[in-house]
Amino acid sequence: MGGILSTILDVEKESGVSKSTISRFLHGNSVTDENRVKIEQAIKKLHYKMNPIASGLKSSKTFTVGAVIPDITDSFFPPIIKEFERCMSENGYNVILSDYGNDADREIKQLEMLSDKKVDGLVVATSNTKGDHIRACLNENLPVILLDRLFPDLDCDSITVDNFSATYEAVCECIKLGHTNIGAVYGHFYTDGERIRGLQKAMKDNGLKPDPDKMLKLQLMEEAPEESIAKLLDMKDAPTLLFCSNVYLGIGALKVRLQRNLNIPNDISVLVFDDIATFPNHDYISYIKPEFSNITQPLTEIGKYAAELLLERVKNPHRKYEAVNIELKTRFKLTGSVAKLIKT
Amino acid sequence: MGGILSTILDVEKESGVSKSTISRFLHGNSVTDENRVKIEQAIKKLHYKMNPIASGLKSSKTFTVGAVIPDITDSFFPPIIKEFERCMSENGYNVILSDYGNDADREIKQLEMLSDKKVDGLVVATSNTKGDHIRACLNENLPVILLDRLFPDLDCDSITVDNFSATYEAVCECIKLGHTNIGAVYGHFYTDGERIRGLQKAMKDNGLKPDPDKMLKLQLMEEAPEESIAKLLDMKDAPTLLFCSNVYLGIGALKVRLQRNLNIPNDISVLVFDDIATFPNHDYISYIKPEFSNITQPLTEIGKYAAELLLERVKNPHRKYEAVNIELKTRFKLTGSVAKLIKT
DNA sequence: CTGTTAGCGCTTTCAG
DNA sequence: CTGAAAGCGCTAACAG
Repeated sequence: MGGILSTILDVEKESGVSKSTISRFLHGNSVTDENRVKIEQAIKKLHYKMNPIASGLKSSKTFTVGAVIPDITDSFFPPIIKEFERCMSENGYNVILSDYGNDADREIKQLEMLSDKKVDGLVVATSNTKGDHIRACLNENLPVILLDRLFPDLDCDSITVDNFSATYEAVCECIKLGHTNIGAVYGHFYTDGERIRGLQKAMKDNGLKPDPDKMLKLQLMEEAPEESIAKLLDMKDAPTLLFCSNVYLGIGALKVRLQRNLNIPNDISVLVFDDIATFPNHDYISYIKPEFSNITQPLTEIGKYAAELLLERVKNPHRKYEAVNIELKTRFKLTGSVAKLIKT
Repeated sequence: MGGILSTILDVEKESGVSKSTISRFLHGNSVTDENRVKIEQAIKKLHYKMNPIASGLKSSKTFTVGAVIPDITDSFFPPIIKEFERCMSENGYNVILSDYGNDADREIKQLEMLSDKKVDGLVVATSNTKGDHIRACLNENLPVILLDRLFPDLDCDSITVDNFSATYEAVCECIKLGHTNIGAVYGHFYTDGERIRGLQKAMKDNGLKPDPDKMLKLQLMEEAPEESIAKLLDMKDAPTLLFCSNVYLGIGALKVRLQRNLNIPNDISVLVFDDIATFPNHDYISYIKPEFSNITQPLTEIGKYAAELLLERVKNPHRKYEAVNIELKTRFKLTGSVAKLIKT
């Protein structure tokens, strides 16, 4: 056992069937029953397993795809990657994980490296604001699925969520509850922009004027959100509702709340885009009452649709296709963290 | 641009240097300066990139390794995988992630699949109680690094932490503070066993007799820890100190605390093996005072040492080696969650 | 449906 | 240090 591994040539000799026929059989093409039996017996006897490297050399398919993400320790990604990997491996594909550590240049390098490595496809959660590196892959006929991002001038498949409309709807609900003085903290990513746009549209459509002094944009990873949130809280004309456009900001709000021992929603109402407790082993957060009202992204679904779309692309390597954007629905959960300011 | 990619043959023609020499040059062997220049120029002109599949066919090296883990959404793994991947990719290796979803049989299948795929090495956090599937890899000359697990009858490299001695030390500290009535909840894994062994030895060495009725073993994933913890709390002779042998149990304790609004340490003192807030975006836990006293595993280091050891193995494929076990040191943090029952 | 015949692109003896 | 030659194991026309 172990050591000598047999090749298709050994199977040819053992079975008396030519290796082309064996190869065809191995790829699911039909052969005569007689040959099938001979081949199967020989394979079993020799413990033959196809060498995927040799196979890939001619066919230039590696049955390997890359998943390129900014940070696997960001709780957003593991559920996505988990489901993505599950679907891909169910279909015989392996997933190379590439964590570029939020370094936009490193992301570009990794994409190139994976392309050189001849992966069959890529899913990427990009931190770059330009899509040239993505375009380079596409040009080399390497399918890419973008996660959570859209480039206006790039014809690339993508999976996103309804950032704009979900925020719009959620904020409308809050306005119905009587909130007219709304503050927000938001980040510098595409998704933050969409969400804040939804918030502003909701205000305008309800006859309110967003106050620029109460919409604080921060460079995530550089500025701690606590300060900005505190600033909002300490205004003479402090907002009655705080919108946090992503989970970091929501966690910032949670920290401020715990630090100052705030009463939510009496001191301030809170609405967060994203779920703070995305990890199974962080569900204890639900015991800290009231939970923040939030807009939850379907992380597992994102992974699933990314896999399905990518599989479609890699299985039909030569078919020309129109890029599609799959926009998934979020779920809005209104909790006691948003006060009812008027009787309804 | 894109499309036609050049081969080593093109470089041969362009440079006038034979492809063997080019190949050698590409692998870092020395060539004459004259040839080096010619080759470099041709490569640049043709945008030549080596095809790793063709390269791997002859050399049977894929510069790809597998990381096989039970659940990437378990907050224990992302920091390990992140660092592991960083180190490997720094050395030109890619990491195939395989999440077997805590399914021991699936783990075996994945190992076989990765072996068939000709990865150069594996790091695996196994859920199996027998190591036959690991042995199969080793027998095929595929290096494996085990994470957090040791098989007595298997000569396999591994990275672990000082489960036994760290628990021993920590419990000794608590005993010094006056705790003689100690309860524990623990899981069914190797690591849980080591830890509980450390606890019991600490008690015995200090003249205490561990009470079996207060040492509750549970099947994780099947039983919720809250019940067992509640049981301990509700005993007439309830322990003054609760030891939780892993993070799930620690989270269980946190839940019970939040549910019952317990005063820690007045109602009970708590000591947890593992850090609840392993995720960067879950550090808000530190605002819930007092933090649990805990024994923290150096997750990033685990990933780093796994990578270093695996690199050593894959870079010297033919060298026979003695399996080593690298045992890393945990960090004990005593907080206000453990009461001082006697003046010191 | 089958076997023959060329390779895929690179590595690796082997002489020189 | 170099080049010629012989594959690595499998796939993919091609003719039958």
